[in-house]
Amino acid sequence: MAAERDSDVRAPQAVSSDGAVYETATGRAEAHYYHFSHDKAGMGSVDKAKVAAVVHSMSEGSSFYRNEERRDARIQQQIEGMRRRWQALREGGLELEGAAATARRERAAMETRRRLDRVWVVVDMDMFFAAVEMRDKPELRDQPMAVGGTGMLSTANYAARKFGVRSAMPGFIALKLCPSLVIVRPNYDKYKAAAKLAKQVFRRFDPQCVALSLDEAYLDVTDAVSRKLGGLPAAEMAAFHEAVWDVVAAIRRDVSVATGGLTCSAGAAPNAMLAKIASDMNKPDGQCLVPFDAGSILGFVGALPLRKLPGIGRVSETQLGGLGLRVVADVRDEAARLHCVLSPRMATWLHRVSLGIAESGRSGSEAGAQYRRKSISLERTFRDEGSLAALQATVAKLASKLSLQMQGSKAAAEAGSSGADGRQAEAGRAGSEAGAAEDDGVQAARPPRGHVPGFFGMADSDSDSDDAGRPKVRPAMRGRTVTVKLKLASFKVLQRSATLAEPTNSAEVISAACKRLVAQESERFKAAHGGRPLVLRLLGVKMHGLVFDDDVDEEERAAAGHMCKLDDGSDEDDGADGGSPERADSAVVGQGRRPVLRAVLDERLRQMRRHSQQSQQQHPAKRARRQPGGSSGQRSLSGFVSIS
DNA sequence: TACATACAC
DNA sequence: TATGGTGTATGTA
Repeated sequence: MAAERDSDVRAPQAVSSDGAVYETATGRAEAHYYHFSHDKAGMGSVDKAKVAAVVHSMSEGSSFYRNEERRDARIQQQIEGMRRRWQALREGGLELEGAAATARRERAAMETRRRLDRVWVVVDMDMFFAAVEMRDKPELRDQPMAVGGTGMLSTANYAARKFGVRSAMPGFIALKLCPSLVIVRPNYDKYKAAAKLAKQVFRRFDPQCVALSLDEAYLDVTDAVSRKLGGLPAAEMAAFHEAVWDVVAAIRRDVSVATGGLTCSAGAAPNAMLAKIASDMNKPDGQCLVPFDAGSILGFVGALPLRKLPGIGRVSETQLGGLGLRVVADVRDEAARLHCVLSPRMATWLHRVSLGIAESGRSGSEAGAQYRRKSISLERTFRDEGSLAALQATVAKLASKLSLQMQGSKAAAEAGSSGADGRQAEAGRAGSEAGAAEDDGVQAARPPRGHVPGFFGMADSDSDSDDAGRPKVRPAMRGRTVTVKLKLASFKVLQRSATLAEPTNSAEVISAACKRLVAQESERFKAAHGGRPLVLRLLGVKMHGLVFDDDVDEEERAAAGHMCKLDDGSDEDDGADGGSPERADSAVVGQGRRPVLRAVLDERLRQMRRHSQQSQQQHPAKRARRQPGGSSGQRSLSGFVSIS
């Protein structure tokens, strides 16, 4: 967020009930060369125009830039269509009146589902990778510094952000903006170690906390707050808020102690989406509490620029901006009209989040443990390559590495482990095995080979043990559908896939299937372009339709998957959209497919819950301690928090 | 199922 | 010297 906010822990009252915590000013997305939006923490004093000019001058004329221009043009066209429909809607017209009725019903139904009885905290480490490096090398502390490479930066410290340098910016552009910038290659092992220390703290406040990435975690601290209140119902909201505030402050303090001085920011709210948004409001080293009453929540979310909603990215922000909508309150006011212009799902999703309602439902409890990935992939960027033989060699190598990963920890152990990639973002996946692929030469013009143990560095560089120190068992898996991703020299991306008769994790089988797809595409391209070769800058190999070897009852799982509701039972469809719960969650802006306007986080948690439910259905013995809707024997906070 | 696209980190 | 990698989801055909 824009302002470099005062980093001290503040009194809860700092969050006024009308949501004034939030700082509105944030231009909507402009042309693509403003890519690196400067509304991040620490960017308050940046001369945006100057930064944009530099970025533009570095990009103009490049293949990358031309691709962005094409993309922007397409989006602008979509927006034109939307605007026409938007403006054609007449007050008192039949369509709009009907939509208004829908919106009213929808809102009433949603309010019914607003929950204020759980306390969610989202903790986000401040400039995580950079902070770790600074901790370990104090001489970097006052120096503009970033972690990454000349190709791409993962994160930058605040000294660097003053120059307009930020994460996801190419290093060579960052150096232009800030010639004295020190770029440090990433040390993932160190980051993982630090993340582990932080997680140990989180566990004390929520044994079931979920880490979404190395630097971010979701905690349901309802029980901790209850304990803090000494088991007595808080007579007043103020006392309750204070308890929440103190718990969050304690988490942050303990994280700092445990990690040797790393700071984090946190948000607390009645649901995870709001907590996530709040975690960003007082960065760095700050916290923000969203009051636990509907009125305050409406004020808080209402003032947010749409981009602050998790799930609204650059494209969606631009599209909605094209309709004149800038802040969340705008979409709330235009709920009816939006129902006419957006897909039902998108409209409903936007409406819901504009009310600050999310499925915070369960404690994060059931989320993590049973998580199953849906796909596994590797991709590599390299210098433009037009030789089919060289491309096929890269495909073979990717397929072999992927095969090894799919064979689980045994294969990984045999293959040994190695260092981490240099290019991974400040992330890691939810519950994932944080796939840091080895940084090998991209061009890989080596002949294809079978999986020779020990030849290819294994991807899972670290994490041969979990954070409790136990050896981590990675189940072997097989996949049924193989997909190759091809990024042309022009940056255009193609995807080709084939479904096999049997799930596999064999390097040979995967490799052969991928090569066939690449060869086909190569032919097709030549035929369509007068013999010109297909020139690529990236190749990727992905498998999905995964089955896991440690899934004992595969058929049962499949059967359960069919019958399984997509949400927790308490959260049944409110009838507002007449669809299944998952349909209520996302949608389309514009005519082409667009959407995803989903609170990703909220979605992810739900997704994980769904998995856990599936397996609970087949493994009753594994039932989570905390039952859905339950508070594990603790008192619910609904005794002293009004539920609207 | 195949493909394109958006999004998060 | 030159714009990343992994995973999730959705819409359309």
